[in-house]
Amino acid sequence: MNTLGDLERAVLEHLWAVGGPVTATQLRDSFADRGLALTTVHTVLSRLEQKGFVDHDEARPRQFRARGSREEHVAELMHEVLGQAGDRQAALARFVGSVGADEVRMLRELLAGAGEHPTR
Amino acid sequence: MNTLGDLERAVLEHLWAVGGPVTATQLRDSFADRGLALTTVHTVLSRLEQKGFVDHDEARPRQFRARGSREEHVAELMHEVLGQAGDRQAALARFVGSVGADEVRMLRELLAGAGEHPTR
DNA sequence: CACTTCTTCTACGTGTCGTAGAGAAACTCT
DNA sequence: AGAGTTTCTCTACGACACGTAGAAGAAGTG
Repeated sequence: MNTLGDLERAVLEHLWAVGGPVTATQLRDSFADRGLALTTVHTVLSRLEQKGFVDHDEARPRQFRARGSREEHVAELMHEVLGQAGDRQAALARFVGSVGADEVRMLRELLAGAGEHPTR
Repeated sequence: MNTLGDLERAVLEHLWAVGGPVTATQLRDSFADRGLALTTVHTVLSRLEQKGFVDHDEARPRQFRARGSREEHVAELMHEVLGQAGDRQAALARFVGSVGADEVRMLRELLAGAGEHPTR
């Protein structure tokens, strides 16, 4: 499972939040509280890119953006985690059993139409 | 999120698989292919203990066992991951949408009786 | 072309993890 | 109880990931 450092995660979150393309300079300014050097931002972006979370075009102030949404990422992670279970059913049972009532409702609705057109 | 190294994970998996208490020596022998020193096993066990995954009694050849089942752990991790989503519903939707047909069936059944007696 | 901005390459400090030795503590056997 | 064996704890070291950023080259701007 691909792990992320604190700063990496923060930057990725920001990219997810913004949605659109962002330059390294803009990113540095968004994280002004941390007083990061521009090169630091670049390093983090390269690492995120190597890990497949970020993309950039060839334009000259490089435009960086997240590949995929946060929700996609979360769903993917959930599958990865579930894959670690020996007994998927037991794991799912526990998961469902410990989910809030609101989320149970949510799941019921989602399941009503699920299974017809797999997203992946 | 508490991360585990390869050996740590392997040992924990083993403890989960065995179910019962195990001594460090037995563990070393179970991993004979790796040719680990007994002290290495001890170190890993201490670290797993610090992280809250393992427990041991005061008997003299110490008996180590996993705290909680693998499925419990997986369910917990799924919650942690889900907690990272900004939009839980969207994340759940994607998760459900990309789950296999068999698992969808499974979830439907689980949800039929869910919400009454929360596991945690 | 001179100046500024951006990008890449390289590096260092710190923390985690795999690995294990040294020495202390406890157990066993006679 | 004493000697020998096994187990446990403490300490350490190398590798690697990550936060951090400087130096130097590449590209853009006036």
